[in-house]
Amino acid sequence: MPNGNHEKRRDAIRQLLLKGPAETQAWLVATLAADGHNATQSSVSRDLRELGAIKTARGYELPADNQAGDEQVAAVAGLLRTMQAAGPNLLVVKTAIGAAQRVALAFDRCNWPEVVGNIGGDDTVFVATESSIAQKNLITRIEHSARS
Amino acid sequence: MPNGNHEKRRDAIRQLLLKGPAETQAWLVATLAADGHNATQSSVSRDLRELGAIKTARGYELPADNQAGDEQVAAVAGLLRTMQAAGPNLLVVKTAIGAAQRVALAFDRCNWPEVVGNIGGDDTVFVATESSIAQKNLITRIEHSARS
DNA sequence: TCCGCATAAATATGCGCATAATTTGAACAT
DNA sequence: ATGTTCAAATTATGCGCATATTTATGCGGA
Repeated sequence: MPNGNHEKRRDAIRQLLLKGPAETQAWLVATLAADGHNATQSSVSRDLRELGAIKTARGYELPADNQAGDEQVAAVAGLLRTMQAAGPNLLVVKTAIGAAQRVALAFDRCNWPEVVGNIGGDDTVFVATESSIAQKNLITRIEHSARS
Repeated sequence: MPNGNHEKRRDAIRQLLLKGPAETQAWLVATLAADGHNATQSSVSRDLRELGAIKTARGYELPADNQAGDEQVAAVAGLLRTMQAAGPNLLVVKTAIGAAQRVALAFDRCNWPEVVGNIGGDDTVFVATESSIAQKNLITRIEHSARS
């Protein structure tokens, strides 16, 4: 394919984010270029999603890796089916039949700041978040944790 | 963006697959072109994934979908009590004592596009919808289905 | 016949481009 | 303060291209 710098570039981004938040994607593009990595804003956008980076007031940051949280979610990753926002502060997570309670418990244990609370039915979990932004960040977080 | 044919093209693919399996992606590309839809193999590949199409010995097929539909709701119509919107995207349905789970299951099976997900408690079902409009449509739909 | 192994066919994917969608910000009104 | 509206800035995404990856198809030797 066009370029196999994929992994290296992502590592570079990770390093940068560890030093401090990144204002904008454009800044990342420029800084990466200075380090010899070529990439467009498109790629950076996709990389950030892949890395599970979250946009905060300061800019893009890597979520403090809550080892415990990731493990909890990873443990039930196989039970997850789909996720969809319902309005600005409700996230609906569909799971394998009968697994919703277990998934809800896992989310609880993560102690994620975005989550106000959640309820599990049979194959559906309702997760209440405090705001629209929290909701979006939560989606990113779950996707990332489930893959790790 | 380059092209907004996205949805239409997918519909076209869906239609084709309903008529019969598609040998290869290349065949789909050609057939779509004949129907006036332009797309490369790349796009078709992604569309097929999006549609959930599966590759069988015959080629690509759509997984069989069970359209139970209104029957499900009609079956539990007698258990419904009241319905009320709670905010723009949550519908609260009260049911006969202990019937909520059954009602929630019926809603699930309907596969209504407005419904993001729902959870049944004891005599209450929370139904999450993606928007205020979806919610209103859903109310209409339930009322109609329950009467039929 | 049944394996490897080479090769071709088919499918999937990284990428940048163009552009859509969303968010931010400023100015003004309520 | 809070809401409203528009425009600019920022971010996200559909798409085709080029190419990587995976899967099917010989073909020769055991």
